[in-house]
Amino acid sequence: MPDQELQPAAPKPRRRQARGERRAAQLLDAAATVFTQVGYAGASTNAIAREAGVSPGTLYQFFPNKEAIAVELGGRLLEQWRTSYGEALSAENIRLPLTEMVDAVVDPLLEFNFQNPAFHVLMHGPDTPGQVTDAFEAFHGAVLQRIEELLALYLPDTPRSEITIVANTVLGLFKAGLDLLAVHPDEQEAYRVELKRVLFRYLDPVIGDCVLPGQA
Amino acid sequence: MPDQELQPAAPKPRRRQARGERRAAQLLDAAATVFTQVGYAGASTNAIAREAGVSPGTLYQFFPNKEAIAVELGGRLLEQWRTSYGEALSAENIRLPLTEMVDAVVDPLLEFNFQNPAFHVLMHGPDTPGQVTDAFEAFHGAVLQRIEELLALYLPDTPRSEITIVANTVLGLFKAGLDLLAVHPDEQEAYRVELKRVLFRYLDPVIGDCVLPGQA
DNA sequence: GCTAAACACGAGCTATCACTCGCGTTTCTC
DNA sequence: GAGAAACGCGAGTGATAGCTCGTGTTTAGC
Repeated sequence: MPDQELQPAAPKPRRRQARGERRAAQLLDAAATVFTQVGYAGASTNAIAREAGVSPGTLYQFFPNKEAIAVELGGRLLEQWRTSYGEALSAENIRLPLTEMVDAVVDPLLEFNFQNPAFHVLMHGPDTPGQVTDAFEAFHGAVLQRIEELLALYLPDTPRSEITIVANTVLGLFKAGLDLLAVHPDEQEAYRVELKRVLFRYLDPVIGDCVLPGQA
Repeated sequence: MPDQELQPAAPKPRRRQARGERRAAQLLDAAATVFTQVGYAGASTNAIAREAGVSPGTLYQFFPNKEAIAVELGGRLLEQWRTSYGEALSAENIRLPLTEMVDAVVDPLLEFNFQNPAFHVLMHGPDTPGQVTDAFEAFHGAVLQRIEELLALYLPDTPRSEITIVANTVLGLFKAGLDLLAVHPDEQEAYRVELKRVLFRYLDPVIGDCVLPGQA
């Protein structure tokens, strides 16, 4: 067999029609709904198809298996995150006073998680398939790095290992706030304020009285 | 049928031998191990039996179904909690300064959760059976009430609704710390310190400068 | 309009898992 | 030591869930 096709497996010579594109998106929406209701393992493919109003066979015309659904949904969520809220952690906020910086970072992140509950489910579910977990972990690492860079600007003399710990803690506190908001849906405002209070009080002694590079 | 036995269903006229008692405990241990590894839904009864070194049939000689295993394990964990660490939140700590109080409360709680990882899995798993969830929620409420009472002693003039929010936040922060410790097992000390720092800084402005009832 | 391919269906196949059953072994009670 | 009951086994059963397949319908390109 000399010089065969080197692509490991001709991926998919399939031209999708507009109708198919719609169906696929519709199925991903249905999957997101079912996943948030019963988790990944608890979601049966038949239930997802039913939620989308199609037959099981149709589902498998667009996704080779259940895992692929989670993978594509995870990818879609991550991309949505990056295009919509990836700026929340950008450097533009670092010149703000701590109170406003916490506002500027926390609010968009809460907004995203509130509007995409499947994000949280897939990210923290114990039964999420490995490929999705890997993607989310890469994302987690990227977010962490952004936080570290931000902190490093305020704390140029602090060893990186300590900054890493603070960054992980900050992210953990944010997740705790997310959980509190999810558990107390009728007191969102109160717990949103409380989350910001926690972050402010934790960070204020660390970076509150630092002089930023570009300030007087 | 006049005046039949009123017990809804003769519960269990079964005398267990010492060997059986050992087997049951051994099966619960195995279940705790498997649950922590793959969660409740992911744990097959055959896997639990295998982990315990017995046959599936033997398992069902001691537990009527899979749910009963989780229920008994949950009960055992809650009882273990109450007898071993229920004192950690007792009123004896409230006269300590905040730093030491945080130590006195956090350390035993971390210790328990560290030695009983199944506790966390069953308490937060999305697939835990309802009966177990209910028991844990009752427990959660009891712990919350203890925290509220403790806070109320420091803050007699604060409305109860606000105290509830602070108590929930404190508990959420503790859970976040637990997660961080679980994710970074090689830096336990650092994150333990960080958790205490978070709690101290959050609570210090609230109760730091209060005059306790029995103090000068 | 005609053909091929994409889309859609839903009954059914297969593997897995909670759980059972018949039978053999150990332990208790007398 | 004999009978009963608890213990123990593991192949087997029924249900469920992931996935397939044969067939029919809609769309794209000519």
